[in-house]
Amino acid sequence: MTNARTTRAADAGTPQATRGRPIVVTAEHIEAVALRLWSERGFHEVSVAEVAAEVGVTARTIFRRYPTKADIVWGPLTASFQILTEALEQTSPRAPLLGRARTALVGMIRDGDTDPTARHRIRIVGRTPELQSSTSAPFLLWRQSLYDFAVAQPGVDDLRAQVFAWSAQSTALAGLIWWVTQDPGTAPWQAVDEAFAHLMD
Amino acid sequence: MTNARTTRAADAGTPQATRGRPIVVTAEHIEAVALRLWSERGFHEVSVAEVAAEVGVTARTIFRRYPTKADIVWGPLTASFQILTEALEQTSPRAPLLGRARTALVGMIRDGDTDPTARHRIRIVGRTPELQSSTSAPFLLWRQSLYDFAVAQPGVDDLRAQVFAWSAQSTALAGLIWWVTQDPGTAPWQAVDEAFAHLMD
DNA sequence: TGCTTTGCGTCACTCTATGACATAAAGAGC
DNA sequence: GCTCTTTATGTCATAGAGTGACGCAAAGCA
Repeated sequence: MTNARTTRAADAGTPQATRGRPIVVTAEHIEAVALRLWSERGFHEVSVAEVAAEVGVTARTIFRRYPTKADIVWGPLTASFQILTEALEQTSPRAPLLGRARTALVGMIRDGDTDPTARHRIRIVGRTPELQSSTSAPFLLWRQSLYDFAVAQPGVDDLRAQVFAWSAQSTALAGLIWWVTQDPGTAPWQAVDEAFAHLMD
Repeated sequence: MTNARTTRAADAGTPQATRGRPIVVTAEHIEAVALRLWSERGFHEVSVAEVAAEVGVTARTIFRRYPTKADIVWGPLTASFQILTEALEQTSPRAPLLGRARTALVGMIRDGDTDPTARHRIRIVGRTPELQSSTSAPFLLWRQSLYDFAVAQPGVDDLRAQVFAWSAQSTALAGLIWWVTQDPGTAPWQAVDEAFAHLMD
């Protein structure tokens, strides 16, 4: 399950230059423009070159800052796997595994909802099937976190940990995708919580 | 969940020409060459142009017969969603939903195992993360079948059906990926059956 | 004023995928 | 045999996602 690409997420985001030439545009600005264009006209319909031109840089610069086009959508949410890893450890050891995953994932999504762009990002993902790929940076990392957590528990073999990681991750994804179709009154974490309620019946 | 791309799978495979120019190479030959090259050197490492050259056609011809590079790997397995749909209907209506999914998926994979290339295809998928995408033709179609089946049951709302479809599909996938890492003695359907046993504990 | 460090533009290139157009090869009807 | 139609393929051009190489720009530092 581990591979070299796991570290790709760390490449994204704003470089922290103290000595050399400072960056021309912030990651926030790039992502704001990209999110606006993609929510207006669709992820597939607007190319990276077009986003770059609107921002005022070259496509080459975008691809130096983000490993893939999809990573622009995820932005700071890519680092959420660290929060998930910690949240999993903080759940009650006496609760069942899926319950602990539910608590951690719902908490992570609820806390991440303070970012005003978070819902915007989720909506674009929910409307773009190719972004729902299991190999998308966050989903891959969530699954890795869930797997690492599960496999460290006593009496959990490899296959069981894999199944746990896959089903927990895709249940969260199912909840998020379903949330996109709902009226804007509800919160994403509520949809994920409901999704887990259905899984655990 | 439904979109126009669902029908793309029907494009793949050998054309059935009765009047015009006959095809130069069969789908079996194309897939045999592609599977050999990709298992030897990796899916990402061998381009479609290289496969086409080895077969004796142009890359344009390959992309006319297969909608994407990934569809060459899946080949006849793409049509397995029809078998899955029928298998789901034939399960006992008194069994729980996940149990019915387990029976249908395991049966489908067991029956498909008579194709001598089936295991070969699964191994390439298991070793290639980008082929494990939720938007890969077969996984998308499996999930669609599972969703359609679940949502037609009394008392199953949309979110519940989505969660059911996602978790059943990804449990099968987890089993298949795990099987690739095992010694060749076991059968793929056994790994999937074990995966479901873990999910349903 | 150099020197080093870091970000960016430019250019060239690969690979997947698609549209347009011409051509090849079969069957059907005469 | 000769057209006409049908279907598959080759060729060419193009778009879009990435990537490597190279040089320049702009900052801090000695």
